[in-house]
Amino acid sequence: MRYWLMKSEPSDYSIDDLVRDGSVPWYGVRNYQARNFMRDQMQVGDGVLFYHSSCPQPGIVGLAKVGKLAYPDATQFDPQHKYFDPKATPDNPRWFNVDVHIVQKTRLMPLAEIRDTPELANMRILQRGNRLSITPVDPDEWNVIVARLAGRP
DNA sequence: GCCAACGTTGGC
DNA sequence: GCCAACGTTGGC
Repeated sequence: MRYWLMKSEPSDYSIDDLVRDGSVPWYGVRNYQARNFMRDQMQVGDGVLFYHSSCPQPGIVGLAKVGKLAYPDATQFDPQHKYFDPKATPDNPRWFNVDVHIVQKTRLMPLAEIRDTPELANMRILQRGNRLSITPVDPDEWNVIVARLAGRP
């Protein structure tokens, strides 16, 4: 059982979209490190912090979980799609995604609050130049965040 | 819109 | 394999 933080721009896909859909294929990841986390390490049931990025109020906005092991990202094969990859074939797919299932929408935990919480000082999300859209989260960090989101500061 | 940081590409 | 150029990310 592992824990992850997954970023999404709310203008593309928000926590409210996930509440509406219940589950979503996490397609469109085109970074090898992030792909490898999904393909090689994610297990069904892993905990996910849903994070809004590139928006007026960046931060954690919900809890989710991995609902399905990684499988080939369908958008890489679709020439009409913005995530089309001409070098990928169904026999030799390059990009993979898991399915993400909603657990619950939470209050916003802003980036500033994460930064101001000493136990969270080592999170990847706070490090300079961090651009990875999927990062591992330590169990201790997960517990601190879940406790704060549950109103137990 | 700015800009720092980082990943990818492609010529050599 | 090197590395400059370019594109993208993402907070501010």
